[in-house]
Amino acid sequence: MLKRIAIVEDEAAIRENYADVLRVQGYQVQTFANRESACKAFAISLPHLVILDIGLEQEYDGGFTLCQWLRNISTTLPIIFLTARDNDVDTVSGLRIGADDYLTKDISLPHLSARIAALFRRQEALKQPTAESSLLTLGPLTIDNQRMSIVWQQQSVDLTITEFWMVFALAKNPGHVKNRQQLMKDSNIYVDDSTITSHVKRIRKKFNQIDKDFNCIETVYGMGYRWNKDEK
Amino acid sequence: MLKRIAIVEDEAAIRENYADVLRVQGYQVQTFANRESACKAFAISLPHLVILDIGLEQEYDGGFTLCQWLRNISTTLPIIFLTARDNDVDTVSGLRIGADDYLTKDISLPHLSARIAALFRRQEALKQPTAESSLLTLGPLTIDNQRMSIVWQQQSVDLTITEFWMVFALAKNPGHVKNRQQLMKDSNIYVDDSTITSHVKRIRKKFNQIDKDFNCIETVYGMGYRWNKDEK
DNA sequence: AACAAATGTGGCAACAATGTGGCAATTACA
DNA sequence: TGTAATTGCCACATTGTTGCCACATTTGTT
Repeated sequence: MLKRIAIVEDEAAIRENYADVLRVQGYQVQTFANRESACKAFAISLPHLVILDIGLEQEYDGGFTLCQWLRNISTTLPIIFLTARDNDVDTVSGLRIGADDYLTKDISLPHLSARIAALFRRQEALKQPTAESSLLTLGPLTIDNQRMSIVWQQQSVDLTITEFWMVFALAKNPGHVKNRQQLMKDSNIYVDDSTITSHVKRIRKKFNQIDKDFNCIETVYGMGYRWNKDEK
Repeated sequence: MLKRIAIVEDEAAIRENYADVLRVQGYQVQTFANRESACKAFAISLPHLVILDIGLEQEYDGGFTLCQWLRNISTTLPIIFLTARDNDVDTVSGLRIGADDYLTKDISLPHLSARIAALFRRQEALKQPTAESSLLTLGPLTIDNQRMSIVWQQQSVDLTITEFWMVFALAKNPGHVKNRQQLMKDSNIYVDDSTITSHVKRIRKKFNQIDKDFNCIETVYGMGYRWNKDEK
């Protein structure tokens, strides 16, 4: 899938230079000289990544404003600031308002494209459903699919296979209620309802041996069970 | 929730300096001087973010090796390289093998923590979309089918299954009157008319405990009940 | 205003779902 | 082959939910 990158930068020379390089890398690039034209285009369709200059024509902080505006629309859109100013105040405030990266214009082009690739990589990696990635972290809970190991507060919990799958099924969608049928399916067992109760009992017991305040597996009367990440 | 950050850096002074600063920021920090000790700890439980130096004791490229090893385990774990070397080759190869950021040691500490916060922000933002799926929002009311939870004005309402289905049946078609028979059907119960009255009573009571002015469930004399979204 | 019908209220007993301990059957493993 | 671990299930205890009733109150009608 072709990635679209938008560059918002008022100096035409720089803008086109970057655009050309990125096009060669195989990206589809849109360029804008000011906030207004960028906004207009973004309102219709968002790109996959935005590169912003801070100062845009008349607007001294146009890039910041645009960044905030974009963050409002999408919390996930990767935003990179690319600017001549090299001072910490700008960097920190740029990152504060939701930028993902902050680079100065003296960086090399390979460096820039490496950063872009890293951002996309991260984006893709996190897009994978939790089931695929081998590691799932949920507060004090860490589940390693490949090794079938579960860790609670740095301590390994010694679960059996069935118990492991049940915890995994619950933790995969924290907060979502799973009824007994769904839990059976996710754990690859097909048993009596009461058996699910038994498994939950044993799982809780094992977690409680590590942390006596453990109560993340919440019973939802008449509905099933749910992993409650807010409780301790 | 407390975020855990691991720092792998062989120079004790630098290591502890960063660790202290991050601890003040409210992070839980683990420090390691070499690859071996870090690996050992990571095998048990991964932190939420790793800060790596490239050169580690004897190993000139220990950080790179460690980064690759970590990427194998988790594709999503945020990794930041923090190093004295300031050359593009290193930066680019660092990012290539899966680092998320590459910073030189001369950056200011506020800058570092801004970067860390930005990475965590991104992490959280991308985690969201999975959660938002089957939501029904009606002014101050939010119904989440998967979580089987009902929220009124930011506060969760603790309903039983039958009550949940009844609220759902009413809120599904706001303003539309449902008679007792329809409510029974929608809630998968078949009972006396008076029982529906009882359920409505209990539902109103629970909402009233949160908001004493609640009156969205309107009685339509002789007809049934209706969810009135205009009333408060 | 008087009346009947419909709805609201508090409470309680029946019931259903879940928790608990334990045991037998099965499986894994040395 | 014997032993330990795992698993499914049962009987019983405990808890939360539900349906309904008697009675109060409201509503609409004559």
